[in-house]
Amino acid sequence: MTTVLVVDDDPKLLSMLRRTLIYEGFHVLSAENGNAALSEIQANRPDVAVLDWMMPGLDGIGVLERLRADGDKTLVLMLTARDAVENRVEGLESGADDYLAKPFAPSELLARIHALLRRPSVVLADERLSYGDLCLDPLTGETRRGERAFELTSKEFDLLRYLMRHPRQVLKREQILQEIWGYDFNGEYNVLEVYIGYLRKKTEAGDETRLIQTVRGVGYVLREE
Amino acid sequence: MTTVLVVDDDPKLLSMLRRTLIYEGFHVLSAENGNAALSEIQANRPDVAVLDWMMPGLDGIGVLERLRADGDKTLVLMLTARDAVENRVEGLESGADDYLAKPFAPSELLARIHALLRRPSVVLADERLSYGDLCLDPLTGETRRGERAFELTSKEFDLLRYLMRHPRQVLKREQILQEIWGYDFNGEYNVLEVYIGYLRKKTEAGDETRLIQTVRGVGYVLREE
DNA sequence: GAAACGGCTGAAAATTGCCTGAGACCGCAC
DNA sequence: GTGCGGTCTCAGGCAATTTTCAGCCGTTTC
Repeated sequence: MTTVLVVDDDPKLLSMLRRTLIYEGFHVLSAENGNAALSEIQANRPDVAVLDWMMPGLDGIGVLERLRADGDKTLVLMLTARDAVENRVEGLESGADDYLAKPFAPSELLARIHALLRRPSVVLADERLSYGDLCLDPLTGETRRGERAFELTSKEFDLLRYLMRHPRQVLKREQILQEIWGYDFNGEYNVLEVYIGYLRKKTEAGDETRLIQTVRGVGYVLREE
Repeated sequence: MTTVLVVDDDPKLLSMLRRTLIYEGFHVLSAENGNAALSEIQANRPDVAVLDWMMPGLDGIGVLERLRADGDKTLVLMLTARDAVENRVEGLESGADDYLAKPFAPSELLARIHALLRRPSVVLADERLSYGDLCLDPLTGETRRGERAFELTSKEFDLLRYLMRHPRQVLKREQILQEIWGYDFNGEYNVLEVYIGYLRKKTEAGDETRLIQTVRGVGYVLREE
């Protein structure tokens, strides 16, 4: 599912945005200031960040600059109350992917977000995923645990990517089977266990700690123990 | 050099745009109507097309829809005189990469174009490509592996060029077929494998290492192993 | 403590996908 | 027309991936 982070210091606007986005089917994260935004982005890697330009403390532009300075390419949609041309220009030049002047219609925000997600660079949709020292790059197909690179087959890859998109979140067996195998599937064979086994073997081949934990009777989680 | 196509039925505006863009260092093409725009795009493959929304005959949206229907991903910046939210929404939804409401400041247009071009997927048409000791010059058509030059047929050339424009990036079979063969493709035969075979034979004719790796179940990558 | 349950593992079977060689087809130059 | 290079089709063989399955082991339940 597509994850969107909204950042605004106005709680009323923030909750309105959350509702609109959730209603549209996005997975929504939110933050009320720039620093919180940065940590959310690093921790949960949203597909798009909607940033308010003006905020107390670290503002939208500040967040954007920090991101780009780190080489982070998360899509950024900047919200601005000002509409002087110069400011819009400044916003785009500093690396925003789009901007939207307040006030705006919710439908326009949605249209913008969809437009961003349709961009070719986003087809490579998922920027690099990481959890702890585990990294997976959907673009190049490379997977590493720290310095140690390892290879995955495509099913293994799909499965690990799914886990990494939902770190620390307990995923039910049926949910995983549904997502990766597309089965409706009422308790047939144990493909999933087998593949979890394969992934563990590969992700722990250098005696690293276990990252894929089993939650008995429910499913699996990606978490350090 | 980056090529920009501007399309507008108003000659005054058109020439203003041309001047602005040329001054900024772009190579500029222009057209006064939708049909001319389509043929310019097909013939000269500009990096960005700036389309006026409203034009007599085939309008901007029409051009855009035709392009996208053909799978053409040329970046499109739509100009619109209207500023009702619905229209902007419609523009983005129909596949424009960005839009700009008239009247606009020239600097804003430039900022938008630069923002579009900053997207990672944009590769300028005729740059010399190289990966490892493999070189390909799109202008002269020369291909070499280290010191050893070799010849390619045009299909082979297109394919290798495509791979080299996306080094280390896993390219899906459909993506490649789409791009090189233009198949809509409902389960065709194995042209792609055959051509990959040809390329390997030629790129490894002097016992060099393999650069074109297969990613089983997905596609191919250009990568040293 | 035994039985039932749920998950793990190894190995083998089934399936799928890729590579290769051979040759058909087509357009072009002679 | 003939020959040629380029492009594409097709079938067989092979190997990696995916799935199945049986046995084991630790946990929970009674």
